[in-house]
Amino acid sequence: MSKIQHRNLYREVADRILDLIEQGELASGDRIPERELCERFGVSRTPLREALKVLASEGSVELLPNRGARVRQLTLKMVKDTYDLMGALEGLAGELACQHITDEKIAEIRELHGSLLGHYRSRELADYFRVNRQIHEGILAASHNEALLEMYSNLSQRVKRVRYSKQMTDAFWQQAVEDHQAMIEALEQRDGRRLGQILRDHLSNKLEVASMDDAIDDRQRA
Amino acid sequence: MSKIQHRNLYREVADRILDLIEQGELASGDRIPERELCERFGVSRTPLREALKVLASEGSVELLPNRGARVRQLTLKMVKDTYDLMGALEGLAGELACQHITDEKIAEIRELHGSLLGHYRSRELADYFRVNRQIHEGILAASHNEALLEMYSNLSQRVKRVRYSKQMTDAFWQQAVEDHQAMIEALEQRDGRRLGQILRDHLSNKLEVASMDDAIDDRQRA
DNA sequence: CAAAGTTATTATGAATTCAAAATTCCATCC
DNA sequence: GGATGGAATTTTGAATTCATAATAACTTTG
Repeated sequence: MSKIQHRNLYREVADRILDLIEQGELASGDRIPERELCERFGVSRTPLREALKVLASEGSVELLPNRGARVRQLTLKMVKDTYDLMGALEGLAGELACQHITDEKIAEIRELHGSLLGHYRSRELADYFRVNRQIHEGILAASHNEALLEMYSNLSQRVKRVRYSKQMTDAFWQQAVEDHQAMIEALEQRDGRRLGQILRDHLSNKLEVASMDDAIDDRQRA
Repeated sequence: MSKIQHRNLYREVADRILDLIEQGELASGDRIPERELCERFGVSRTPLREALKVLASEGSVELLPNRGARVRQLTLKMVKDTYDLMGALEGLAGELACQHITDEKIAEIRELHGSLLGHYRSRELADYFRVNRQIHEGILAASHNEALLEMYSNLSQRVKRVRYSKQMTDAFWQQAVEDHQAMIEALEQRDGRRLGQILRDHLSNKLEVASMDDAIDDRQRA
């Protein structure tokens, strides 16, 4: 299943720039210094600039003609829009998953769900988030729609650098768990229509947006 | 509303390569000859290769390390997957449109719908398709979700080169028109949930896939 | 002292160059 | 005659170079 290592230099460079953005070393709106990064990565400007163009088309970077590259500003609206999109994609993934998923995969997800409930009961937030992600990734993978997976991972890359306030009210959390209960049931009944609806409405996205540190908001406009 | 002309050379070149692909001058799976295109466009290899990398990240082109670029093969499955995705995006657009759209815009779409009915009654297929597209674009635009628009246009770019058999059975056509009738009603009632559902199920996508010339199918594997 | 104009410096856009990999072509061998 | 091996050629990947646009620094002037 693992892809052939397409180790193009420009892709390597692009990933390292994404790391810098994610780590916050390059902050939102920052100018991206070509020369400096070239020295740092030990490459010439050619692959670095190729990387920047690809990152621009992926939405993480902005290119101003004759004025260089910048880390794309994340406004609150952009993040909300992105989460709406991801919700729609998850919804589709749910519908498709019900058509294609094997019983084995359902069993795997059922098991993850059990684990999720455990972490919920013992209030292990980090573990809960990890398993939650695994469940959603499992459903996405079960859609067997390559284009969907690609788009989803691109979108999630875009908002990766957003930091959320880690507090989760108990009411929200309980609702999220109930959603997950309904998901599993819909999945086991292979009720795609219902699973899709649940995933589109699933509040985890909205929750994350709601609890989002509003540091990313519009005040950063230089 | 019109964007500033970011006329980077690489983007210009990329668009021209897309034209060649769309026109069929570069066929599915064809190797893309760097040197030749450079001469043809009168540019050096640098912007051309930048363009190829961007096109690869957009999904129209495939990059094989040390073995050049090729026009990405479209399999039937890829096209189906893409239409599924576009349906999901239109569904989301419908939901969002109901939240954001102005009465003026609704009136415009209502008018287009009237025109659509006219073309249906007089069986003007080309005009029907044109107005159909305008309606869908209107709903997409009314979503006011930039990321959605960008992604949708990227997806539609990917499948642009598919040629459909232009026959449309009367039963299909009638169903499509009925869908449109329901769309308008949901939109005017601002019933996002319903409009979303209609757009996701709207058979125009499935129809197009069904009537797709299967020349794109897997037989092209070299 | 501030504003405007001018020059110097730096950064970007694109062409060119160079090294390495892949492909082609041809000779040789079985 | 087909397969194998090995130069010659072509193509790709990446660094370097060159021209131009943008920015910074510095005068000059009101």
